[in-house]
Amino acid sequence: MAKKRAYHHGDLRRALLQEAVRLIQRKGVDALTLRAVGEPLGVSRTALYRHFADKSALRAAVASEGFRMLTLQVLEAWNGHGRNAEAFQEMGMAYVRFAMAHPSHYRVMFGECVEASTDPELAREGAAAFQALVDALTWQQQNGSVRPDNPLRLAQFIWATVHGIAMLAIDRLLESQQTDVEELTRFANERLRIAISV
Amino acid sequence: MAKKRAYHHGDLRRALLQEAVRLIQRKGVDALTLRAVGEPLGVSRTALYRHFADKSALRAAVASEGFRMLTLQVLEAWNGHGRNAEAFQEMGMAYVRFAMAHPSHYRVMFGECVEASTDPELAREGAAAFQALVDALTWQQQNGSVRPDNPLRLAQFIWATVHGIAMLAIDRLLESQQTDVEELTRFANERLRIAISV
DNA sequence: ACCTGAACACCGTTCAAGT
DNA sequence: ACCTGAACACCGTTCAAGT
Repeated sequence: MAKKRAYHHGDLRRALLQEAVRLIQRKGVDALTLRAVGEPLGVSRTALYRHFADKSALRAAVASEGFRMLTLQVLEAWNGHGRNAEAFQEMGMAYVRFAMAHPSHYRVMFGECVEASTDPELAREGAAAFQALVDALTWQQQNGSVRPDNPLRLAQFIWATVHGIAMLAIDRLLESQQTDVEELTRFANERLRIAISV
Repeated sequence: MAKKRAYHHGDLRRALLQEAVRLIQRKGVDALTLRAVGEPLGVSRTALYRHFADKSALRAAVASEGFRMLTLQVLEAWNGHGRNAEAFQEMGMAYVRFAMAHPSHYRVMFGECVEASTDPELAREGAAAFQALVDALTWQQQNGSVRPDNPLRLAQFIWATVHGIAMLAIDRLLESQQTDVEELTRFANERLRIAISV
């Protein structure tokens, strides 16, 4: 009875995805092995191949899910705070908060192993996240609250900054100075506002 | 005669380090295996254990070497251009150029696998690179050309930006918009100057 | 002091076979 | 349609043995 779901697991794909995230969270990207992800689910190490092309496709799926969540959260911050300068700051805060709250997702999203070029869905989700930033900038340019530089270039500049903070924080490279990441992000967003004002 | 150096290789430690970098450069961090690094040197896969504690110590050594080179190059840019606002920009350019020129080193330096906390030499080299940035900022604060914020905080902000550009460039995330990384870095540095001015 | 070769416990992937 | 189990070619690390 305990092994009733040995065959035809309800939603093995989702379960595998969930377990993969849990595994990376607890023991790092290197600990994500097919055996380790299958065992807690009571499934053989090759069961995964019915749902994903291979191990890297599993990682790409984690990354896709991550980008989808990230886009949702930054858009919510931007739209929920009135699409103004303050809302743009909250967008930056939301970005870094997402990375801190989901370091496993974030690491896979920007890791070496996952190539957006090989997975069209991942490329789409990644592009959507970036587009949210570009849109917020062009909106502010039409307002006259952001200088009329190339919006793509502005977006890359700001993306690099929040991405840099996120990566350094996840890699624990800000801890030696006992930095409050939230504070650093707020400081950076204030300085960025000066940098992109007309 | 061709196998003369089968025993007592002249400087196997250096050769292993070099081969490790070459391997990561050509085939990625995952391709760095003890077998793959030993074979081209005509040495068994376990020979490495005479010179490094284990595989992760080899990676840490690559990272240390990277930080040492990085510090040299940013200091040369800063000192060589007169320690002024322009020199500070060149420091930023030198940072990103280093990452582009040595992506293998850079990826290992900031990868998940290498923990500065476990290797004191790596921690020292990493701290020295960051200190070069802090010093350049306090120098400019004494000049009155940079606002008197907490220099550590300013340094983290700027580090995050150049680190973000470097990471995105290495991960090929700027290619879809056909970005000239050099141009983006110059743009970012100009905007950062506005952000940190008094 | 420095390196080898066998052994061990792992790994991703393929594939014929089972339900 | 979905999953298993054996097989294959890998992997890092340990350790007794060789020079």
